[in-house]
Amino acid sequence: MSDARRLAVLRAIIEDYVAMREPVGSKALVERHNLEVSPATIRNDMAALEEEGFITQPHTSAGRIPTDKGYRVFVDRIANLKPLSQAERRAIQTLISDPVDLDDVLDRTVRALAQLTHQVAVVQYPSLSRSSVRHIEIVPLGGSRLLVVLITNSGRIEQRTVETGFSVPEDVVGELRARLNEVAAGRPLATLADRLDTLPDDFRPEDRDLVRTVLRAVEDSVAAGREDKVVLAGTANLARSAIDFASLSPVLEAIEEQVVLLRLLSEMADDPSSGVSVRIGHEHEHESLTGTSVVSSGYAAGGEVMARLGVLGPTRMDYPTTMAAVRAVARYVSRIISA
Amino acid sequence: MSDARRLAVLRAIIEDYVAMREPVGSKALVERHNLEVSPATIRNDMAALEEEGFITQPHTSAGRIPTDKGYRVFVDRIANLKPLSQAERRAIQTLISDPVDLDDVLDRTVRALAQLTHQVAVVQYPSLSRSSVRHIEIVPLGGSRLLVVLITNSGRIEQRTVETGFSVPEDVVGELRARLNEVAAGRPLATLADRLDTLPDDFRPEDRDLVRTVLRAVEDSVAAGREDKVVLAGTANLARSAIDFASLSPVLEAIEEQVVLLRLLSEMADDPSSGVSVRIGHEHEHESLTGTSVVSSGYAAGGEVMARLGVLGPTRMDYPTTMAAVRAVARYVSRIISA
DNA sequence: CTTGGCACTCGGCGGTTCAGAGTGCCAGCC
DNA sequence: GGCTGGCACTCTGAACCGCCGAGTGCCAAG
Repeated sequence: MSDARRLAVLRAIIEDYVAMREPVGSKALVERHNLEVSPATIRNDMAALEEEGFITQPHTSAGRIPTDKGYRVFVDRIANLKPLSQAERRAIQTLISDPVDLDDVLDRTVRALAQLTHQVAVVQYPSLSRSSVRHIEIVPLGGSRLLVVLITNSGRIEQRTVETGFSVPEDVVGELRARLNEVAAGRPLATLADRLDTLPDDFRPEDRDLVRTVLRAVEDSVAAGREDKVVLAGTANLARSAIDFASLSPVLEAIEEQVVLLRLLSEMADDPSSGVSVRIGHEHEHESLTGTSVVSSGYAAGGEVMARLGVLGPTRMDYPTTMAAVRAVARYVSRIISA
Repeated sequence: MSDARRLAVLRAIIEDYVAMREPVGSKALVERHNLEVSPATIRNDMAALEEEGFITQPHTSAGRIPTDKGYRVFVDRIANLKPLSQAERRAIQTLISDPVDLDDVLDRTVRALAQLTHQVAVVQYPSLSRSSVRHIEIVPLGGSRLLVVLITNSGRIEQRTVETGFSVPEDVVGELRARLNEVAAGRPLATLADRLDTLPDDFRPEDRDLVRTVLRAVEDSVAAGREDKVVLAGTANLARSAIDFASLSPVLEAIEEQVVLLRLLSEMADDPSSGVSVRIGHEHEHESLTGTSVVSSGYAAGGEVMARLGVLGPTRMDYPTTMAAVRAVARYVSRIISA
C-alpha cells in the first residue's frame, strides 16, 4: 500500500470535511480529487487510516471525519501554510494603519485577525514583566492622593492611584519624578522589584516612605493577575461556525473567563519553522474546549517576544489559511510596535 | 368588566411567560395565581387584552404571549422595581470593592452587572466631552516624538503619540507642561477646543507651534468616534437565554459593532421616578435587535451624569429585577467614581 | 495491490396518526 | 351585565413507520 496515497487521502478528507462540514465518503472523494484509483481502494486506505486513529465514523454507514490526531498530522506533515492573497496583505496594512496608541494598535490588530480568519481573535497585551520602564509619571490628584503612571517601552501605560497619607508639595513631586526616572528609566520592570529595598536609599530620608509608596504602586502593576490583559474580537463569528448550541456556550464562557484564555496562550510555544503554534481539540487541557482549536503566534516589540496573539475556532477549521493569517498579522504588528 | 382584573391577568401572563418561557393558557393561569374566577372568564379578558394589542397568540389553539406593547404597560403601570436582596447588595459591594483605577472600576462594574442580571452588561466610559482636565502630561519618547497624556476629573486617561518634527529639549517640555496645566487644569474639555486658537498666544512665539501640536492631540481624543468606549461582559449569558440560533447571531453582531450599542444607549433617557430607562423590542430602531430589550441608567461622577450603563436581554426578561439591579449598580458606581 | 460486485447497515425524510392543550362561543345563571 | 360550565373545534408536537440512498466491508478475480 502506498503510504503517500494514504496521506493524500487524509488530506483530501480533511479538505473536503472542512469545506462541506459533512462526513466524506469514498465515492465523493475520488470524484472531487483526482486520486486515480477506485472508491474501493480508497475504502481500504480509509480503513487503515481509521485503524491508526486519524479518522473516524460518526456511525456505521456514514462517511469519515478527521480526528484531532488526524488534524495534527495534517498540520505537521501534510499541509503547507497557504500564502495570503495580495488583497489580504493590503487589508492587514489598511486595518492597522495610523494607530494613535498601543490600545489602538491592538484593537485594530484583533479586528483584522477576526476579519481575516472569520474566527474569534485574541491579542494579549505586551507583558509588563518583559518590558522596561520608559517613564514614570507622578501626578498630584489633590488632597493626599497621587496618580502614578507607568509607561513602558512597548507603549503600554499603567496607572495606579496611591494614598500617601499626607499632602505632597508640588516641588517634592517634581524632584521625585526627576530622580525616579533617572534611576528607573530603561530598566527592565522585572528587575525593579529587586531594587525595591535599596532604591529609596538614594533619596532624602524624609522622602523615602513616599518613594516606597510610589514604587509599590509600580510593582503592583506587574504583580500576578494584574499584568495580563487581552482584547477580543469576532465573537459573532462563533454563531456562524458553530453547528449547535451546546458547542457555543462553553467557548463563550472561556472567552469571558480571560484567565482561561491566558493560560491557553501561555501554554503555547511557536514552532520554529512556521512561527506559529497550533493546539487541536483535546490537546489543550480545557475539557469544555474539546472541539476548539487554537492557532497562535508570539509577537515582538523591539526584537523581543512580548506576548501572543491568535484565534480560536472549531477543530474543523482551515488550518493552512488560518496559520498564514496569524503569522502575517503577528509579523506586521511586531513591526508596528517596534517602530 | 373589571379593568383592574384585566391588568392583573396581563401581569400574571407576563410573570408566567417570563418564568416558563412558554405560551400561557387560561387554565394554567387560574391555577397558579389566585384570580378567583373561572378560566372562561379569563379567556374573555384575554380576548380583550389581545384586542388591545397587549398579548398575542403564536397560533390558534396556543396560549398567549405578551407583545412589546404588553411589556411596556407592565413596566410603566403594573410592575414595581423588585428590591435587591441583602445578598445581592453585598455582592455588588464586594465585586466593586478596592478598585485600583477607572478601568478596574468599570471592568468590575460590568461583571457585577452581568452576574446579577444573568444578561449581557454594557458600561460606557465617562464621556470626555463632559469631563474636565485634571492634568495634561507630556513625556518625551526620544527622537522627535512626544507622548501626550490627558487625565480627566472622572479618572479617565487618554494618550496620544505626537510627532513634533524636531527634538524638543527637556526644559522646554517641562515649561510647556507647567504652563499648559496652569491654563487647562479644571477646564471642561468641551471648552478647550474653543480656545485652541488663542491659547498658544500665551506662550513664547517659538513654542507656539509645539503647543498647537500638543493641543491638537488633546482635542483629537475628544473628537467624534474616539471618545466613546464601552466595556462588555456576560456574553456567555446569551447562549443560555437565547432559544434559537437565529436570535443569537444579530445580538452578537451588535455587540461587536460597538457603534450600535453606543447609539442605543445614547438614545435613552432616564425615567425621573425610577432612574432607569427601558427600551423594549422594536421600540429601538435596530431591526436586528427586535426581540431584545435594553435596560439602562445614567451614572454620575462628581454629581454630573457622565455616561450610561445597562444590560441587553431578551424582551422576555424579568424587568422588575433587572431594573432594580441596573439602578443599584449605577448608584453604587457613581458613589465610587465620585469619591 | 487494485478493482468491481454485492449484501448489509443505518440515518434522515416525508407522511400519518394521536393525544393534549387551548380556544371561541353559547346558553344559562346570579 | 358579567360570570360560568359545557362543547366543538383547531393546531402543535411526539411517536411511529417505511423507504431511499449513501456508505461500508468483504470477497473473488484481475
